[in-house]
Amino acid sequence: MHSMLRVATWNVNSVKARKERFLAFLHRQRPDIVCLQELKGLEEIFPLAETKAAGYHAAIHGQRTYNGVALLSREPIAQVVKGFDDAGDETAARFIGGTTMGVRAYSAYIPNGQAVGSDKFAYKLEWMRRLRAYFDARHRPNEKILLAGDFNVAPEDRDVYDPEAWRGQILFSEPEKAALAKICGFGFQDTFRKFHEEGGHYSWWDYRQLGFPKNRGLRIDFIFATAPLWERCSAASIEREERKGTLPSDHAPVLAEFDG
DNA sequence: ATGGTTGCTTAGCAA
Repeated sequence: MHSMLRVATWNVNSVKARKERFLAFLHRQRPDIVCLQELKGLEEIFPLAETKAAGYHAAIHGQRTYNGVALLSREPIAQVVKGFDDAGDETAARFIGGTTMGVRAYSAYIPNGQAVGSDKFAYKLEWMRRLRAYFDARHRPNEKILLAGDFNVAPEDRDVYDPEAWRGQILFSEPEKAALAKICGFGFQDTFRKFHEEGGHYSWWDYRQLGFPKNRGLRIDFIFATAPLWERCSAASIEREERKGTLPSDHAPVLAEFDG
């Protein structure tokens, strides 16, 4: 691994709609590895020329209208995987991985689930089960692995602006929290919580009902790292500024830094 | 200011 590794994850909610903001973010923050979610388009809508000019290699798993994930890196990306390759449903482009800059990195967009008890909720839990199974089958927790993305689950009360109102609801139900804990049980730790213990830090705010101005948010975007990386994590942040201004994504980017 | 989303695709869905 390199002497310093800066990693970012961001659900951009359409890379086409967010193109200028996203490129400005790349130039301002200069992350080494970037995990993107909700591209909402095929690879042809991704600003490949601009990201290449900014110094990035890219691996894209696109999809028309929905989903879509990408991995960017300052160095070439090897052994790219798209989807779980486990005989389950692969119609949704929600998972991409690659080896770059001395680590194995994955960008994941966990299904939203819509409502507890719905068909989409069952799909979400099954997708999360498959995510854990993927790591059990392909990796060991002593490898340097990053798993970053929009998990659509807030793990604890301190990650929710009004936990009593949200308790049992979608994004904050017990089965979802258990499924996320199971994924982390592989050996992933939350880089943000290494440095920030208190509540009030969120990564997503609903566009509706003045969610952001009222800071009615949830922390559902994470950069998880296995122990060999987590131990070297030296900083983590949520870039709340990116949620401000004209036509932002409903998610803020999350950053983490690792010392080599 | 007594309200109040956005994006994709084109009226309705997803988040």
